[in-house]
Amino acid sequence: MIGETLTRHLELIAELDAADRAALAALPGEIREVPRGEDILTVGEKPTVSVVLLSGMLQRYATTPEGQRQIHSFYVPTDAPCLEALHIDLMDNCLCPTVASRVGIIPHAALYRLIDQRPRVRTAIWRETLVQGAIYRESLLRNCQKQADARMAHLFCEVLTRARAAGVAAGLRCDLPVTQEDLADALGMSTVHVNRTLMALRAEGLLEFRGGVLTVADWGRVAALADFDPGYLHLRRAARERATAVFDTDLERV
Amino acid sequence: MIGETLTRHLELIAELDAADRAALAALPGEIREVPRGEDILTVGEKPTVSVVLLSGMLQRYATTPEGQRQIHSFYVPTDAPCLEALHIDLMDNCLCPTVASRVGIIPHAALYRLIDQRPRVRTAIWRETLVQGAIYRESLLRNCQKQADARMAHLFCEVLTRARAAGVAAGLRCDLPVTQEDLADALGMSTVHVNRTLMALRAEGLLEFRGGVLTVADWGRVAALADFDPGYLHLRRAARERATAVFDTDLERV
DNA sequence: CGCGGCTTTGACAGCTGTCAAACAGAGTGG
DNA sequence: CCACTCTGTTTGACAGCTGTCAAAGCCGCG
Repeated sequence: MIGETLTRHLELIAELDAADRAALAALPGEIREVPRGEDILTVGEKPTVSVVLLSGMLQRYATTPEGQRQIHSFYVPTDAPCLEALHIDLMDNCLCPTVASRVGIIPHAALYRLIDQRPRVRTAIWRETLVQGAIYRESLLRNCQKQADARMAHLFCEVLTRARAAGVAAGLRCDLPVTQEDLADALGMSTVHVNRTLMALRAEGLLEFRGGVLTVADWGRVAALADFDPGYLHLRRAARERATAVFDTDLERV
Repeated sequence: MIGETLTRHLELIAELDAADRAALAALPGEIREVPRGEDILTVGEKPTVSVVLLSGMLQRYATTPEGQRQIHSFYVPTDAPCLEALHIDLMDNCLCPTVASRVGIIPHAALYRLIDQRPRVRTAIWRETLVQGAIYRESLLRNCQKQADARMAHLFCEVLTRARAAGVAAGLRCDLPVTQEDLADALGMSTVHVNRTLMALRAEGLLEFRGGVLTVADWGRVAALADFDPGYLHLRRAARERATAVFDTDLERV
């Protein structure tokens, strides 16, 4: 289960062959249920495992001594945060669930062995860590250069696109089990302002975000407002088409 | 020259042996002088080379269709931006000098051969790309959670620390040949506000930034204001000590 | 039914952006 | 050597987006 999920995740952005898939499937790992708020990996510790999200949602964050929190990104099921921990000695951020989640824990030792024997898997994992970097760069652009509504729309577009690519969304709807406070900490705005922006987007008929579920009502307008271009996700053809097929059906319905 | 510089850069964060160094030194490459404003690598293109900065300063940036620019980071001499291009098909950002600069251009083909033969170099390069990711995460925290003065102080602390680690700074002073507009685009604030913040920091006796040279007058107070902790740079012992030796001499002088 | 977490509102302050113009310094050409 | 240009810096005035503080409303859950 863990290996298959990781395979699926890597194949979003890299090409693997049957032997690679078999090797990945053979990865050992332990499945854990983690409640909201409990850190899976904590700042300052030496990581010895990597993580695959099976269900729920994870976030990665850092805090300032004053208690402010910056969420770097949200992870949807099948995502594998912290692959970069393979070559980092000390965590400079924390990983924890936004809701009770089921995660697969893979010991680094097994991963080292795997990437030693399967160069293509190694390249895929390396590439995965680079795509995360690209996502951070885009987050910087989003959070620093866009104003509230576009900023929020962009985050929603990204999460929905990644969820669709991963096959865990239903049309223009996907789970996003986070609080408005979580959104605020990801977007670098106050909770109050998140709430107002959310209501404005809803009033405009662009999208809904209720009960931890995101529903985009008008993809075209939301993407335009966000100025969203999924290129930075570096998805392979198949995954990209799965994620953007929405454009067509959306247009057809209009 | 190019290979030696890359070696020096990689050794800031990873361990190499004599054979690794020799292989790196043997890397082919071309030296180019690039004027301010001319892109070395552009968004949308397929990268076929990596870059080492020999002198001057580079920046990496992305723009919105409305023309807003986000600078992701500045590179000091010996830095090697775009190592991640090795496993990314299309650039999602641009790399260009902030002042006329001298860069070394290394063809990817040679790098592929190198990392194929020298696992330790491969790991070092991988790690380098991960440290860049950590820097992006920290930028996100800085730009989204700190206010103007602390934000600017943090960027200055980072640049100075990296310059010291790289051995291209003189005490608490280093080159930072960028305009206030560049700073604004890196920090996500307006040029006017950058100017005001800069003057406030200067008036407080914390630091000077004139003529493309940054001089920190009181490291202790600047670092405290910025809440700067260099851990996220993941420097190795020697480099870290070189970069933070400033604390001691600074304290002695007080 | 009461509690606790999350969302929604209102009032108000202020940090930061925008627009415009003055100023300074370096390089250029006459 | 002096205008002149151009880029970058500095100021001023003013608007407004966004944060803060506080309280009320909602909703699931024990």
